[in-house]
Amino acid sequence: MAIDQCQEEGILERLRTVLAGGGLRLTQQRLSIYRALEASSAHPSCEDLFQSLRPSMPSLSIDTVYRTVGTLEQAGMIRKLVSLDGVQRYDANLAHHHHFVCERCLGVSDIVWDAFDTFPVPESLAKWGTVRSCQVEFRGVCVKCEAPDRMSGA
Amino acid sequence: MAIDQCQEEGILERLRTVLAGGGLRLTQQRLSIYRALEASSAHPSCEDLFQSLRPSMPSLSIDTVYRTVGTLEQAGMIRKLVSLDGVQRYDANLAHHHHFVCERCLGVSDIVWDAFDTFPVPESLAKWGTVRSCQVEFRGVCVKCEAPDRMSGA
DNA sequence: GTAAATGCAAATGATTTGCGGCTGG
DNA sequence: CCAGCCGCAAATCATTTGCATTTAC
Repeated sequence: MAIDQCQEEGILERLRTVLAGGGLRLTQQRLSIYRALEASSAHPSCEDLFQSLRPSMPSLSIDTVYRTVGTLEQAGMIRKLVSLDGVQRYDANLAHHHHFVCERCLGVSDIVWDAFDTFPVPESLAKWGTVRSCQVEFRGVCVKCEAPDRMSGA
Repeated sequence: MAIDQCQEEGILERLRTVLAGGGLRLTQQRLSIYRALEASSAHPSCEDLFQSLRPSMPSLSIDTVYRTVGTLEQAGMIRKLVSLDGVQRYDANLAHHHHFVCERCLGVSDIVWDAFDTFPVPESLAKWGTVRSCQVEFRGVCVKCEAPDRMSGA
């Protein structure tokens, strides 16, 4: 409990500081949305966030979720992922990592690959422009989708 | 001219074969849309394709473009790209390659990186599922956007 | 107190779909 | 001929925006 409390205060403090730096206010909605993103590793969409927060915040509206993820993204607190379908997903994990995308369920898992990160980028890239970042995207079928199709309850 | 003619017949033949294999017809619209995708390296969106084909096919409708790229994608003739904004882009270049995405203009360039393609993937991936493909996405600023902002005409 | 944020509802933009007429095989 | 395809228009889905009310600072 003490540890969670510590982390929680860290998040709150960090959010407040970053937001204040941009002249932005720390609201209940922003805190809740950011906490939900921090706690999830499922790269939720706005709709996902809305649905998961609704029980505890009945007055929350979906457009606030959209506005807030935009705000948090511009503030550099979260990152927008590239999308395979037409839905934007977000990630509060800012540490450098790669992605494994399941082509069947479209779920995204974070992958750490240190060996790659020290691999030199091709010099031919220079002619295209200045590289700021570099991320590997693996595609395939995740273990859940791979499992033989049983009755969901079995 | 003879060479273009050859390629052209190759495309036509290949399209016809692939479509026929799926019980699909080779129509003027499908041919034109596929040709436009083959000829472009700019990874056009449906709207881009529609605009570029309209002069030569005034009766073409945008929904046919949407249906056709879906058809071509399922037939395995073209590939859908991941998107940074909310717009889907397509690519007829099926050869394995990577991408350099300009964060300013959102343009996508194809990158060949043989050295990477033989690099072993991390073994920890196995626990997530079966990897089917693997692509590197570089992000940065392209040379065009990097150039000092001059008058566009200068 | 006051500017900024929220909730509501209507607008927008991309993409999809139902349907009657058209057309490739 | 006839199933599949096209163009049209209306529908849908994700996301954005204008505006009056509420709230953090």
